[in-house]
Amino acid sequence: MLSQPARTRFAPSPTGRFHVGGARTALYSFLLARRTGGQFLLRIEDTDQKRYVPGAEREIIDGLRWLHIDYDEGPDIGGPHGPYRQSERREIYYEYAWKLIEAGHAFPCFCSPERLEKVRQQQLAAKQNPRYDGLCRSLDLGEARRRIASGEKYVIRFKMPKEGSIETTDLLRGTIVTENSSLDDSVLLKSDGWPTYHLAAMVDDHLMGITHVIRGSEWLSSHPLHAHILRAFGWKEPVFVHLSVFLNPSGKGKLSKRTATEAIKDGHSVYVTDLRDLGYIPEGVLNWIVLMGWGVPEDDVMTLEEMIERFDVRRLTPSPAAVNFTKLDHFNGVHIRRLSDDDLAARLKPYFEREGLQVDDRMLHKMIPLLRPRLVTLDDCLPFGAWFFKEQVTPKPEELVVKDLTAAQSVQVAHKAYEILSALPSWDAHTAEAAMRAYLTESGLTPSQVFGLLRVAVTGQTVSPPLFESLEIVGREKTLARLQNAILLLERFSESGGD
RNA sequence: GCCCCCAUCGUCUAGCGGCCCAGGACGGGGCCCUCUCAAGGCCCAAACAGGGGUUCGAGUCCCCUUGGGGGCACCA
Repeated sequence: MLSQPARTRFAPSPTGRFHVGGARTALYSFLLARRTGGQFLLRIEDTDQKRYVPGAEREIIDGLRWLHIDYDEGPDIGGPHGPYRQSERREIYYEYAWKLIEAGHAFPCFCSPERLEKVRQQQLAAKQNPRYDGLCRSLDLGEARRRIASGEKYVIRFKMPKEGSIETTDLLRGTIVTENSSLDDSVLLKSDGWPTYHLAAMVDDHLMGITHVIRGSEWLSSHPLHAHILRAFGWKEPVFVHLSVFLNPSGKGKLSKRTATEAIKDGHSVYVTDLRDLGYIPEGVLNWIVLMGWGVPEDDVMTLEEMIERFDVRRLTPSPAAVNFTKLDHFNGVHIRRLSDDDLAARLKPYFEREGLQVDDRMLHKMIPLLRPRLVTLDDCLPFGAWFFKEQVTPKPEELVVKDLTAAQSVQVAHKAYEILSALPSWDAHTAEAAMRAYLTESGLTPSQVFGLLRVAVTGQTVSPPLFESLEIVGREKTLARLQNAILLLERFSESGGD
């Protein structure tokens, strides 16, 4: 029941940062292409020089690469239907705009922005819908050409039929009927010679053989215009799928700039490359994104491969979804736990090195099982594991004091622990724990009392991976040296009146 | 203001007329495990926006209301 191979595209405009909304659109397009054995391509829609942001295209490409949403054709890799940057296809749009004029579906318009604005104000005052008043609609084409030749500024507008209606179909919503009278003579080619989205996207989708257009719901209301353009050209219409917008975490209002800022303060982000830098892994981010707008009956933990196997574009939901960062954390943790030892070790190593630590690979590998269940993001490896690689740690003396004991008594406990550990016949977790537990029974102290002291002494912190496994890995030498140092600190603390 | 879209637990969703006194996941609560923090296991609370129809039967189909969202540019 697999449908024909689909050719899909992700067509962002480089006007800002690459966020999860765009990533989701790209993901679904990618999944549809892969699912059906088709192709997925990237096209940059940079026809608005005023809004162009340098570096934005780079960020999109980096983000897609990082997520493993690989495109078969694109601006940086080329392909048989290039160029894939609309700024490099300018003549094409000009040519097609004039074809429309010659076919009677479009017309040159010489109205100035000032006149247009005046008309708009009048219409508003008269409580009418603002729209083009049609002044240039019936201009003689020969006359128009002369004015253009003389250097007069003009735009090309679509000649929208005055009567009748048009049917458009959205895969998720069904057929929508729109009265032509509610549609405008929209600008196709701007006076600066660049096309608008309406023209450029339709032309490119056709020329590039796109079969399915997956895009944001902000395009739903211009779908009728697009259908008119496509039909005027006599082109086959692709299947259109309009995705809903993302809402703020509260579920109220669409995802805002403000939410984006707050998310960052919170250690989260809606920007893909930020997520990468924050220690999220692509598997987790992908799983999070794919489920906002698509539901699976059960087993919602999936790899990209599994998504491709299960994806069905018809099952996307047309209703808006609120972003939920807690869920992102969950999926990231789940996918980290699914990583192999080698894979996780390789991903963690840079985080330690970035802290200036000398990483012992054998030790790192042994640490992995201890670290893994505790990581939400990759950089969580630092608070749990950095102490393994440090030359020395600096416990807070007051944290070395055993609960319900004095500092002086704590010194005695530390001494005893040192005695036991240094006398161990073999250095492994089981032997060490057994010996220490024997001391527990003999002294009447609790595990948390004694183990707590040891933990702070050796790791320098009150929270760490399981104690004895950690001691085994960090080694006898470091353990005893740090314990010795802790005794010193404790003695000094005790003498200075600390309790 | 006009046009269009959407509507199941707090959130993401399953449900495509009887299998649903509505299933899963996150989050929340409880218990277990336990040397800290996690992870893990078990259990619990939590929804079909409201009102009309259609039908033997409606969360599922239709209409209205309400609520949310999108659009109405020489931006995409």
